[in-house]
Amino acid sequence: MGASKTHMFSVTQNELAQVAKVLAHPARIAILEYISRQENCICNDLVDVIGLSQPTISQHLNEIKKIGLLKGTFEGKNLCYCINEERWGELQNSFNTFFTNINYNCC
Amino acid sequence: MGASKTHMFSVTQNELAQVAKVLAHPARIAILEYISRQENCICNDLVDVIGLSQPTISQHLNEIKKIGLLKGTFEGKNLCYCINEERWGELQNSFNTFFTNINYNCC
DNA sequence: TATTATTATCGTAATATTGCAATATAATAT
DNA sequence: ATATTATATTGCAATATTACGATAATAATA
Repeated sequence: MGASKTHMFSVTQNELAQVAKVLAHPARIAILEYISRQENCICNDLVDVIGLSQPTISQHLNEIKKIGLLKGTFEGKNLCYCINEERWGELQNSFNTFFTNINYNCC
Repeated sequence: MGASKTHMFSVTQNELAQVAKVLAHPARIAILEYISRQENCICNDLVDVIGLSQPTISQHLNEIKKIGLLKGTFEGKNLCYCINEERWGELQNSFNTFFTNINYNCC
């Protein structure tokens, strides 16, 4: 087929995979790193810094926003994207749990 | 276009994204979880447990192997895939560093 | 209210991923 | 040697992702 058979897997497995998918693009890693370094985020800055077109950046931001990692507020005339600290902590936890729960009792 | 412009990003950013991409499928999450629970891994078991076809499982295993997360040895007549403990720790570290280095000094 | 600047959406093309049937290969057992 | 079992590879179809130009929507300001 081509579509992932998500229904065959648990909610937890699908959620972790979904978050991983958002992190599975260097542009989105770069965007998150850049936002975290700034006091404010202005999309137009991202276009210059990342080096992709404005629509592409906008789409990447949307992917990140979909999993709740960004919250946006208005400041002056520019939309300000910020890291959602609570959600960020949740995801860090999810990944850490996944990595920690793996055993090596094989072979 | 359609292809990711990986050359625009740092090695670290690309590497993290590449690992995330492997984790970005619930089947591969499930496979890793299953292998970690077993003393031995036999691919044919995975086909039953995961519920995807043998070629599909084989391909997923290959993706996981590509980033060094599995090591395979022969045991009896079956190839035994195991978690590469050292590599696993490295990746856990990479993700943890990424999550920890993010600041929330915005907005 | 018009202008300007910024962000979002639409449409489309190129590439990547996912999945499986068919087939090939490798290892073991008889 | 041959049959059996397990895994890998090939080929192909369906779907998803990535990217950008064109355009629309939104908001501040002149």
